Amino acid sequence: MAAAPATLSNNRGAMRVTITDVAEALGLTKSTVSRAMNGYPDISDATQMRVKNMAAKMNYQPLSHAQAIKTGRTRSLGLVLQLSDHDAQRPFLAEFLAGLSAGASAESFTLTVASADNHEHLIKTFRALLRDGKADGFILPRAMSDDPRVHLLREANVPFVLFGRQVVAAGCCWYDVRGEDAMRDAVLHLASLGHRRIGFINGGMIYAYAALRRSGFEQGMRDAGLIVDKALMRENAVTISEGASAADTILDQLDAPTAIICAVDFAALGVYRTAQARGLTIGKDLSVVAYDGIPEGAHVQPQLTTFSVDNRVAGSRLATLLIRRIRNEPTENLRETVPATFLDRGSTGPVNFRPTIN
Amino acid sequence: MAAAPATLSNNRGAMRVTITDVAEALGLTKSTVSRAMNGYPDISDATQMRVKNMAAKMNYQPLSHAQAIKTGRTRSLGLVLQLSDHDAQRPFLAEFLAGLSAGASAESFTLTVASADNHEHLIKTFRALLRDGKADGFILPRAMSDDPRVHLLREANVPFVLFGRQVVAAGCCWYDVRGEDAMRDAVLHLASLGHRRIGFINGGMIYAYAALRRSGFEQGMRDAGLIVDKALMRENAVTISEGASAADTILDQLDAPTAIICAVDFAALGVYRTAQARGLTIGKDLSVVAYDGIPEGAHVQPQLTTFSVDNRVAGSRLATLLIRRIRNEPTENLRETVPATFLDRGSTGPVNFRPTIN
DNA sequence: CTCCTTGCCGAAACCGGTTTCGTAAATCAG
DNA sequence: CTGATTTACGAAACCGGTTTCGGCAAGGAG
Repeated sequence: MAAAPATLSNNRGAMRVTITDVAEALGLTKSTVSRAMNGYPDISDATQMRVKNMAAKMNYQPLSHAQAIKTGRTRSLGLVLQLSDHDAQRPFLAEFLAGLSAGASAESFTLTVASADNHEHLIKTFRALLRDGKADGFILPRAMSDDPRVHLLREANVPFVLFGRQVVAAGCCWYDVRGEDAMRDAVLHLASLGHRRIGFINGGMIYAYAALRRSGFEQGMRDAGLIVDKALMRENAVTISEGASAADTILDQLDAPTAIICAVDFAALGVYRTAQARGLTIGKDLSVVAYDGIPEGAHVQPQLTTFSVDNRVAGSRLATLLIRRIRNEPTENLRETVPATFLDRGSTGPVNFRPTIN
Repeated sequence: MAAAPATLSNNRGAMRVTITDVAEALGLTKSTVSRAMNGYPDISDATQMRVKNMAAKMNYQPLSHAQAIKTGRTRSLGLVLQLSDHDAQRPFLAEFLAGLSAGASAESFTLTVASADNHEHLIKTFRALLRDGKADGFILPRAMSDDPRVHLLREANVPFVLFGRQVVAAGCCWYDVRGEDAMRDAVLHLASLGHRRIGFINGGMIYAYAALRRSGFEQGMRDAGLIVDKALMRENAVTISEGASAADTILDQLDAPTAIICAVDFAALGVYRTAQARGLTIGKDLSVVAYDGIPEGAHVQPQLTTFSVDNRVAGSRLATLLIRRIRNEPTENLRETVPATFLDRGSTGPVNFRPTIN
């Protein structure tokens, strides 16, 4: 039935240097070498140095799955992709992964990627990866408001880091870009150009960022002395077509805005479409500011003014934060937020007074 | 210096069932259980059944890194992303990864992802992953013609599979979509609409697909009784702007084509841009057929007629092929090609006779 | 100069598997 | 019925690490 075990090229990993090799080279036992490498206090500083130097010299790295069998940890970070997630995940992924794996390998961790198509499957995947020691902790992309993954992992006492923040911060580490500041700055920028009626198209309300960006927008309006008009605000637009229809309803208002801020670039591309359909020129008749910095934003006419997020460094930072968390640093030290980068391009301009078109 | 080892929540993986548990439950020794699980011939069929049934019942799965320490194999597939790769990798990635990890986990393998920014780093990454047993084999996305990764891994005698084909097939397994057939069919489709002068914009010539698609295009032209005009052919267009400028030079010809076939969707989007700039209506003045099936193709006006590739199933198939390869199936059994899916949308139409515009 | 710590390291068990080797029982040939 | 093979499993070594335990030697207290 089962295939008989064939001889397979075992020459792989041909003679990597083992802990015993290091021990013999120093005239010590492997137990001493092990403890020296791991900084046990019962090894003299002198010996510890000798061991570490020799290890470096011989290019010795403990075999992670050999230690895993006793310690349970395997020096690898887990990432579980949620497929049901909307498209917007896609453009982020390559850069994000590159950052993650770079950050991981800098500490000689590896990245294990799995995927799940629904919530049940997601939980099973987490458990399986943990059970089999395939991951010492997890990166949770796209933090949701009151994220269910957080509940799961927090209770299981498993290290994790979020890309995005949590209101209930206990036990959470995160890296995030301050989208709320970006939205506020977007308002101020537009206000400085003379805009007074500004629309807001928010992203997916299940995500943690939505509430933040919204409050940032509202804060900006207050700071600029403008009034927040619910009639000019829409939600849950994360695709081009959702953005287009949101823009449609906003521009249908009697007193239509002269500018629209989008929480997500894709929605802004939808605004472009709507504007074109209505004969409005972006940057003149209608100003647009968005957020994300997707490459497509540079390919439209005029180029989209937006707040750009560097997903590469996000991944890299998240990896190192998670590793520090795995090494038991307290969560409070492991929270980082950074500003987005403003790309002042062509989609904004001074108010162009025109008859209200309906 | 080094942090003293803190007690960490070792309750993780709380009491997973070990081989000893299974052995005791059956009144056998763990060595017998191990050999039974691995199909050794010196275990009676009856016992093998008993063991496997009990293992299934107790939900026993050998700990991969425990076996790895002796066998060297860890049941994981390696994927090394090349960052220098052009953007076109991006849209593929999410779907591709989803397929890979699904295919892997179906055989209880995992997926280890790393990245490299240059060729040297790439080789180092392969070696490191192998050396530390982080991968039993590799998936090589984006096969290049005479791929350097193939040389490396072939010599090292490491299992691998290609997304794409190799001319020197020895030792290679692959999964690929027959882009050459798609290009030929594209020609025939256009010919049936009356087009006689057809341009061709090829993708990156370093990739294996380019030669194939080109020959498919030429084959189609011959099959349709049309002449292949080098003046209407361009290469290395994988981005929107590259596609746009390629289209520009092609349409500058005295006897400009009425249709253009692109090896890559992004290039086709560039053709759209050029057409718009020249006042040509896609689908009427100029027909376009492309290849890839990127989502953006559905968002342009008219929708792009293209041959769509399912990167999800590609990933899934590649994972299972690689696993079979790791289990020592001969490479010849492990080559699969499938046709692309024709999406007959709006960018093609009958020839619209018009004065040559220059 | 003892006695008791303390510092530092070796010996050995252990982790969860795999694999070699040995051997009792069953089978077979003569 | 005996001796030589097989068959089928147990015993034990091993893989590359970690961790517990024990003890020797140096140092400090009295």
